[in-house]
Amino acid sequence: MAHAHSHVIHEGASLKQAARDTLEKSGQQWTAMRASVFDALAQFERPASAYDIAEAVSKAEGRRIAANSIYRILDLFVASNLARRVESVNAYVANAHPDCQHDCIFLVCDACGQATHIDDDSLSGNVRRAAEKAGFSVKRPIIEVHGTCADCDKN
Amino acid sequence: MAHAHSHVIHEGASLKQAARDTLEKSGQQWTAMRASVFDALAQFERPASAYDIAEAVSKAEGRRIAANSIYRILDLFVASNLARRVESVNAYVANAHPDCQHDCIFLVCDACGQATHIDDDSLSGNVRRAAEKAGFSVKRPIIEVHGTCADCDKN
DNA sequence: TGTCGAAATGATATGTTGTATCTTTCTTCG
DNA sequence: CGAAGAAAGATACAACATATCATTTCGACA
Repeated sequence: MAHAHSHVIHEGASLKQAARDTLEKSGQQWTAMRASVFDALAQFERPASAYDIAEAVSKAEGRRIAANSIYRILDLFVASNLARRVESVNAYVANAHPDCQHDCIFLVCDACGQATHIDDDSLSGNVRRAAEKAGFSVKRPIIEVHGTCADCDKN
Repeated sequence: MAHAHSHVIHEGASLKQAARDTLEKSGQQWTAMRASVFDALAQFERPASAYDIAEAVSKAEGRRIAANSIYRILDLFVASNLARRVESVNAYVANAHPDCQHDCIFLVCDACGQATHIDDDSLSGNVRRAAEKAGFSVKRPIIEVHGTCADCDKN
């Protein structure tokens, strides 16, 4: 593992609970709508666009949910570390460990669309330092690598 | 300098000439339209959206140029290394040294919108290696750092 | 428990970014 | 010149994102 501290990778119900805890700890409400959006997001195998999620939530709720509601909630999730935005594909993924903060690196497969996520604080630390060295005050490093994943490479 | 080989940073007419040479060397035509798009792109201080460029070119040409034409040409420029796309802001910048290939790193100021560009092949090399180590076949690393530039920090 | 203020969501419209398709024009080269 | 292919134009539309205002829900507290 590239970083020293331990952390839990949550899944399913555990992930949902971790998300809820994290959100509430930051003083936000865990509403039915937010739960529904989180569920939808977590069920996608690939980064999902706000509109993908709107569709999934609409189906789950049996009524039409408009994009703006989804965006609002996704923005909240990203701000609270429950989700990440993959900039180069305009889409979102659930964060498997909302309880700890990393600059994360996405490996985005151009063939199947999957985005796997690695944390390497030394790598992102180097990026941060290089930027600071150029007189830049870093808020958020974005590292996304496009290519093909091992599975797609085989085929 | 973070990388060992020398290369020229072009500006103005020299940049335009370098762009033209690079494009023609790759078997593409340097047309009036492409020149016009390149001029427009190079004149922006900040990453410019395709629509920004469409507007600038329309003004320069005295007739309406539609977005699709701009996109076509920008795609060609990016493929030929004459321009870069800054993914996290959906915008494009001219490449100051089209004649050599780097994985580049953009420092994007959230206050003024400027994107400065640094090359550090060792950094991007580390990113590439980390991805390959995870069984991923890398085509294109994207490294963009958001924050505030030195100028904006002062104020 | 009722009600008041704040937070969240809904409805609707619109702005921005990006593609698809087909037609017309331009360039190259025999 | 004339044919073939490359480039650009016209048009329509899809996908992504935000703004504004109305309505509902939540939570605190008398």
